[in-house]
Amino acid sequence: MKSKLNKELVIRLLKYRRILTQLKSLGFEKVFSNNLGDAIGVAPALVRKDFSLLVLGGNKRGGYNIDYLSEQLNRILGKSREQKIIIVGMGKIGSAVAQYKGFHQGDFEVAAGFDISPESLLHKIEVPVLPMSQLKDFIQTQQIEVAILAVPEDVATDCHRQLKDAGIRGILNFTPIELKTTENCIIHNINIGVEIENLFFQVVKSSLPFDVEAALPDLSDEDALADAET
Amino acid sequence: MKSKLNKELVIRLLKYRRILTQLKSLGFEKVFSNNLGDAIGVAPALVRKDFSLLVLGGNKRGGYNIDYLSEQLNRILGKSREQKIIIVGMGKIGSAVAQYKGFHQGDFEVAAGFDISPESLLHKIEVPVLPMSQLKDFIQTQQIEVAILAVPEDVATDCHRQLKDAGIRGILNFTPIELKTTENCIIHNINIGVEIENLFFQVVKSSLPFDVEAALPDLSDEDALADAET
DNA sequence: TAGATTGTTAATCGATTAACAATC
DNA sequence: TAGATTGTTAATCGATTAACAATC
Repeated sequence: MKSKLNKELVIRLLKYRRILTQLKSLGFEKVFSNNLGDAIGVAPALVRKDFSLLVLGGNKRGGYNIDYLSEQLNRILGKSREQKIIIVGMGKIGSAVAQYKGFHQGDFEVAAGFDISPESLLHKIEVPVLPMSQLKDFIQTQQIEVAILAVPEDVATDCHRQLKDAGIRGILNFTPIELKTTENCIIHNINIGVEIENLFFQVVKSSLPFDVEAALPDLSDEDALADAET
Repeated sequence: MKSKLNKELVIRLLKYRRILTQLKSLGFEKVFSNNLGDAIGVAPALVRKDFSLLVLGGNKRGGYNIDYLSEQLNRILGKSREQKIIIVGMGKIGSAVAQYKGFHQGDFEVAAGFDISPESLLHKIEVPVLPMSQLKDFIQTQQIEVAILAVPEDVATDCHRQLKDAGIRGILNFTPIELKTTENCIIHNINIGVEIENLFFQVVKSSLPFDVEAALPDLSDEDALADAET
């Protein structure tokens, strides 16, 4: 069964929703496909296609109604408030995420953080931090489904296993170990190190006076080669 | 000019390199396409295709030579060590990234952090933190090309402008504002809030006893409808 | 040799975009 | 009406995969 709601589409929908919320708070009532396209960095045709696919109609002259779009997106995406998450590994990244203010209108609540030695944490943290020994029990009694994994690399796979054993259904993985989605547990990997390396590469490539790819075989020469051979 | 090194390919190459480094440190000499595919979560055919595209050959029986692959990937990707970055906004996220240990073998050095009020930062930070007033001067004298943006949402666009004015060529943007790549400045956006919302959606979708998409028009019914109309 | 793995082709699959008729 | 924007089609573009001949 192929899903109509593929990952990229869902991300666009989530971004539309955020923009719409902001526009609404500014007092706007209508929005055009090119506005939304600009805001999230896609072509206006794709915005219209997305809404058309979900049967969210606009006006041929007046654009889309913001309230209507918001409601419908909430219906499709679910109002994700009251969702609880836990954070495993309350080091720098973990405690930063614990206090991240960018969550959409406080839709999420960090139920607890877990750490191997909660009492030794230096910085003050606004959520309860529990020892790893209480992880499984907490997940099951509080019915936690989603976790953020931010432990050191060397214990990543072990913590991954513990989370799966406890019945966690989704993990946002900040460790450099690439975890894999299984039938019972969805993994999204965010590898900050790779992201920075990638950005560096793109910058160097774009600012060099010569072509980085010159050292690679140039497929565009193939016609010339073929010509030369005749 | 279409580039052969598209973004997804570069990310795969960076991941191959990381895995190879680890394998080498474990004493391995050879690696097969299915090993690498497993490690980074892609099909073995894609691994072979990638190397074939870059003219990195293996042995029909013995797989790929790890040392050779490493060298060649370093040639193509560049040894990115000795690259300096700055971090703008030394709040939770910024200071977490400043001390992130996951960087590939210490390839990157955080030259400085910048904050609107460096003296008021609570947590101890291992890199010098300077006031925003010194941002432009520092970037230009130290020839910084890449910055990480981790300021509050409401000053994101202003900081973006300051970084561009100072000549920054690439920004890893952790704010929820979607910045756009321009000719002179490459932007990579990481929106942690959207990532969490997305993960939640995928989890809810997968664990519901009914089909989330049932409320959406079902294209697979079209044949049935067409049949019914005849 | 037999077996295993690469290298490559062709097919598939899907996402995006350009373009324009429809229509408000 | 004139003008602007949606809704949709068809084309394009590109990435991935299956499959298998080549060959070590």
